[in-house]
Amino acid sequence: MADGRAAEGIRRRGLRDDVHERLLQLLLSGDIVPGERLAIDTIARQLAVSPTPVREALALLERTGLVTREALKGYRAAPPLGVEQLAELFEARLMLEVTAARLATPADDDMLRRLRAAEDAHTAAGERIITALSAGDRDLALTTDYFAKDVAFHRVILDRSGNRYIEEMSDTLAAQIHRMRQMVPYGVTDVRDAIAEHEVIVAAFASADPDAPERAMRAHIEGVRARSLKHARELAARG
Amino acid sequence: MADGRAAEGIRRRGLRDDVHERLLQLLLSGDIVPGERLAIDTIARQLAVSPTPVREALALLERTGLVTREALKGYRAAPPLGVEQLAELFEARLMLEVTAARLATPADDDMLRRLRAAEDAHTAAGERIITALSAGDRDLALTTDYFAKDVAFHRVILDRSGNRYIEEMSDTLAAQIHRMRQMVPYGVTDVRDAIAEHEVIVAAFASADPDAPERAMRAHIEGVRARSLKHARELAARG
DNA sequence: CGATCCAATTTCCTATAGGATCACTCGCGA
DNA sequence: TCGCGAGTGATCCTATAGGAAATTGGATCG
Repeated sequence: MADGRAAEGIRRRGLRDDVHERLLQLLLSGDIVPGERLAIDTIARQLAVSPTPVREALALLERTGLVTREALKGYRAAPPLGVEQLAELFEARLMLEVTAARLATPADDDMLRRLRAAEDAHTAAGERIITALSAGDRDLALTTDYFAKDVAFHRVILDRSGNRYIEEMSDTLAAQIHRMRQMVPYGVTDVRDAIAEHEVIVAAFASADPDAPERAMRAHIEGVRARSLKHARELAARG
Repeated sequence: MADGRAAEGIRRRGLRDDVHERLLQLLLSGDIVPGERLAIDTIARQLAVSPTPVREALALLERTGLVTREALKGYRAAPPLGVEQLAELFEARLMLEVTAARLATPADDDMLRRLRAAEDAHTAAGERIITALSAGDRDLALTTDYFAKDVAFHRVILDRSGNRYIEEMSDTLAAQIHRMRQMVPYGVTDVRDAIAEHEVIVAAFASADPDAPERAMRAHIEGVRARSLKHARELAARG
């Protein structure tokens, strides 16, 4: 412990962890299409490892709901989310985020600083996307960055909830939310609304009203839900 | 559905599922002590299977938080819950159960019937335990049965929430709750209080007030929390 | 007497192999 | 033309084997 490495920092990894990380990345990036077959030894060959660590990684992913398994038939990437499932997803997220906001109240100076930094980054990414969208091009890199900043903003609050179970549930849901965002389109209005709602949340945490953050978060998630479901229903009606 | 087998029921199982089930049982029954080492090869020999399905089962359990893993060092049964962790656990449970109660409102006749049946079973098991405790003996079988009936009661409501994510989160938490109950003692008062609070919940679902079930559930979980934390703190202070 | 080093055993981790099962195709018969 | 069954290839599932790392025990040196 005398050297520069953190006391408990460097945690060792097995091949299992590498495979898990890689698969997660492929699933969230969309390189693996929903419903796609995930053959164990095919994956093992592609990643140049044996089937055993692949099996373990898939078992982990099965618990998150990102892949499904049928005994003796194999794994598949989870099928796309239906509108009904989408509604349940937002109901659960509403519950988690509102509770986290309440538990994170009152916010100390350090949290306010982090929250404002996350808000600034989110706003900046949002404005870049608005500019691009207004010019008519839909840049995937900008979208990815924007969503990452959005997740980071919410993560600040979740971290401060001080509840490991709520954090863990949120992480699991986050993967599903991410999947949803790849399917449901969004427009300039959505980004503007989100930026405005985030601002209200920050102001609420900065205020002395102990109920304000919870209210602001509820309004935000309900807003996102309403906009997303609207888009999803339009998509379902057209397609 | 006429016979025992459900229409699409008979789902096939691999060895992996059997090992998972068995380990879960050993963990929840307390036959495996918190912190105990879980050697893969040893378990494989004991269950007369190869290490591969054992590894997969342990990977699944790792996600639930019942076992921990350190790369190249192996698995361990999760260490006992601290008082702080207990508080977080109840906070999360409060959130989930209150939300589920709200989503399950209003209750239809079928749900009321199931709820009353579950309540009766819980009350009966509770009275058996009260009789035994009053006579001075602490029967493990009665305790197990009582907790099972309690879980079943709450499950009726969770099932009717109609939200798969909330149900799943509750299942995960349930394992932790079960672990807690093995550590934290309880008395006659706790059982009496729980029976009374369940009765209020059923009455609330039967009433026309749409806010009553949520309120009743909140009161119940907060009651359980207060009683459990009190016991846990006493235990920590003495031991 | 205590700390350190070294060796042996245990255990984890990964790779390879073989039996069982599933999906798909092709040919046969009605 | 359509339904059905056998065969073939691919895949899952489990078992076995060997290398790498960690833990344990004892011996040695300060």
